[in-house]
Amino acid sequence: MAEEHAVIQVALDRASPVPLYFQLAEQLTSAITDGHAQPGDPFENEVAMSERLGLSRPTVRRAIHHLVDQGLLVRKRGLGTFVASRRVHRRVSKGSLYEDLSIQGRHPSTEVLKVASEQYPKAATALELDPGTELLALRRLRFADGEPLAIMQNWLPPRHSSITQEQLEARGLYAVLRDHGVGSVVAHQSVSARLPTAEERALLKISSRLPVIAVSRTAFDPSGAPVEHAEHVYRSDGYTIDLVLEEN
Amino acid sequence: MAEEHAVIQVALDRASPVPLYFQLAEQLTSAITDGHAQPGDPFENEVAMSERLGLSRPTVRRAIHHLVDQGLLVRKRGLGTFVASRRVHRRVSKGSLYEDLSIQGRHPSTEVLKVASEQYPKAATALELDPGTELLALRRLRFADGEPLAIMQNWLPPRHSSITQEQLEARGLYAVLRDHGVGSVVAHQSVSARLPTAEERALLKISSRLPVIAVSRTAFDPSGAPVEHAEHVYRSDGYTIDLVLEEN
DNA sequence: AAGTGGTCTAGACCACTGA
DNA sequence: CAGTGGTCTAGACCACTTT
Repeated sequence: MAEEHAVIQVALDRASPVPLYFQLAEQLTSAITDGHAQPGDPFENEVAMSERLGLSRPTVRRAIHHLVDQGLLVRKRGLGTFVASRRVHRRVSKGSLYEDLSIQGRHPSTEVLKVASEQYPKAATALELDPGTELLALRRLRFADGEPLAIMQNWLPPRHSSITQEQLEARGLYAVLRDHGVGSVVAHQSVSARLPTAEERALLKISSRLPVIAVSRTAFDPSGAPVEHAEHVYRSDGYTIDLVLEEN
Repeated sequence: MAEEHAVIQVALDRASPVPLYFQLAEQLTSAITDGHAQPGDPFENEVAMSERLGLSRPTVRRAIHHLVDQGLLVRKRGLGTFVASRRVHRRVSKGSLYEDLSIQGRHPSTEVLKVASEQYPKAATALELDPGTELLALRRLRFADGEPLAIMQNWLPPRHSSITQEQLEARGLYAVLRDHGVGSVVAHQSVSARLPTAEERALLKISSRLPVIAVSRTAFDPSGAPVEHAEHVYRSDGYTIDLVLEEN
């Protein structure tokens, strides 16, 4: 007995340089995030989908696996593939950590306070440069519904000194970095809590009794080269991270 | 010209229920983490390895891809595969978040303070149970070199009430949960900072002026069923997370 | 028994890199 | 140019779950 399942319309372009499995994965992802397939719904099986789309089974499999990795689908041997519960959807790309404060349902905005060249021995050391190296220093203020939530300071090595305030305001730091050839990174991050400085109290509009969360991070590209050093200060009202654990 | 590369000895058991690609991936991982292959070293290419081991190229590819995902290897089209810089090795499994305080080089230990059945409406609600449900409550104290670092409180649904203090002391919470059939989970985690309560000051041996980091987390299995609710309190001296960003 | 996903093979062609 | 990884195919067999 064939279970009911949504038939997802897919348009493949074999002339495109984008791999077929990726084209398929993106369109399946859209179908789920757009709500055309609901959590718990059975998903079309591999064999049927490969016949319907004129693709080999491994290619379809690879696309589906992509969605499983992101938590959009759950596969059960002998049973089938199902759309996962919405809450186990993993946020891919930078959303999982960067700039991901507790902005659920609130309107986020960013004000760029400073884009300048300066020396900061601590960051230079973290970036494996001479302590006196001139770094590109960024200072931004993050808001939710107009209320200040975080002070974000970043230092980048000189090779990125062409970044401008306009680019940052339009696209965000990591979008700009991607244009500079920075793809995936691994970050080593340290979290601590302390009382705010006078300057932080003023910027975040908090009292001296309310602690802040201080995050210090250095990011490296896959070859191990340092990409950026960040020191962010958050209001202690809580910010949220979605994390995947126990890879298995 | 064939570049020098370490030839990694691999023993495959085709009779084993463990997939070949996984057997291979584990032995390649060991070779790197044991230092038989050093960061920057060129790695044997796919075709040569598949011929040497009598495996098909897709199977070898899958094993290598596994290591790339963990940041152990870096592949460069047209160039080859190389052992990654040590610092971009991702800690897989639970190490990436759970119980991963700043214990670098220090001796960790855990004291189990309580294993009991109790009601806690907040946790029960997070676990999607009736607020009056009896939950398994765990309370543990985490040390580094004998110094208290964190108070860890966890609540589990009744189906795990068979967990004992002996199991926890011997193997840790997530190792025990794995025996209960809990594999990978997705956690939604909220981080905030506040001043410690009197009880927290006593347990962590800190003054009332030193803030603590409060982490609240609920973990779900791949089907979306709640697995555990945790409320952990850390000393603010800083704890470290290693995170992977920008999946790409 | 039928249907599902999980693994594996043996090829093929292409895109990119460096000499 | 030769060598590398990236993609894709068309099958095969197995393990698991439900009917």
